[in-house]
Amino acid sequence: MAKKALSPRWLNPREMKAWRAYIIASRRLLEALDTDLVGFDLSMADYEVLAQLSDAPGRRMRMSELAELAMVSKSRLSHRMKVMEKAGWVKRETCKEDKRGYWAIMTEKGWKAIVAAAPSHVASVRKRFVDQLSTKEQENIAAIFGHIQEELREQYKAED
Amino acid sequence: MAKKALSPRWLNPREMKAWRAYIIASRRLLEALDTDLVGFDLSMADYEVLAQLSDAPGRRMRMSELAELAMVSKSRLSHRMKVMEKAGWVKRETCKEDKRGYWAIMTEKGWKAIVAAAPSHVASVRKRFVDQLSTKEQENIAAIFGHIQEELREQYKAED
DNA sequence: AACAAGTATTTCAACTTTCAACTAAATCTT
DNA sequence: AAGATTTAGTTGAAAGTTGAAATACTTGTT
Repeated sequence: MAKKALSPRWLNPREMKAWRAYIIASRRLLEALDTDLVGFDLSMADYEVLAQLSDAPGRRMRMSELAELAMVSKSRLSHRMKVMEKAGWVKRETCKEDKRGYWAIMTEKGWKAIVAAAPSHVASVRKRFVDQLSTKEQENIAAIFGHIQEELREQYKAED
Repeated sequence: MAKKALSPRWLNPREMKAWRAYIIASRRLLEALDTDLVGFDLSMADYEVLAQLSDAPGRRMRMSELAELAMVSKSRLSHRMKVMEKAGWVKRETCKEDKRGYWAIMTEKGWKAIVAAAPSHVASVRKRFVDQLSTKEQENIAAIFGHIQEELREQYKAED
């Protein structure tokens, strides 16, 4: 549903500054974090998938659930899993309880891969983000973005 | 240069909360903003390219400069320009001063396309981000992300 | 029990982005 | 001024992403 905005309220300088700073810094930040992971043959997205999977009981999870938690589309997860399966980091097993479904299962090799990458990744996140913020700022960020996320959910519902 | 972190400092709950809130909200926010633009046949990245170009004197800019301002790779810009050229939004002209180079030029049709999209895009940015923040928070965000960006530049230099 | 409707996941085709190689022009070196 | 290097930009192939359609199973309804 495209929206009609007859008399748009443009951003004032303060608003513009906040938006530009956020969007530009974010792009560069994500880029840097991704680059920090290349030595481990991982992207942020793949890292997230493995991290979520490694946290699950038995290091196994249904595909759909994993997609949701790692915030990737099902189709994308399918493709990435195929790649990671080839790398020997995960495998898939049909689900006995619901034969439509599959379990995504982390292998020992996959566990080793994520354990190897994690310290470096956390160090990046620290160096490039978390450690740049004061305690107060960390709390602000958590509150602000928590709120934005919540609002996005509301808006999504409202747009039906 | 992969980094050795013998005794990693994991994120404490406050840090983790800030990081997760930021990263998750950001992903969803960017996704929503992109979705808001589909009705105009634009992605955020293409919008940015056109917006930068429309701001340039004579609505024309060298390809490299445009790539830099819009934060896309030269190769990507090349490809996108080909698409947008086909759509009649931009055209390219060889540069007389430096015959290696090209001018990216916004057409009247391209101008109309961005003028049509802008109010809606700004409204999205407002609704989903800027208007969710108090004046104080806008200033905080600008300061924090300005600092992060600066730090990323420093770190980049230091890593050479 | 049969059938419709729903769910989980993959596959396909179209499209986008990246990577590395390439062309052509400009600039630097000696 | 020849040769080497750098810069501007493009290209094609490979890799990645997406949404829709396909497949296979489950659940609910009558």
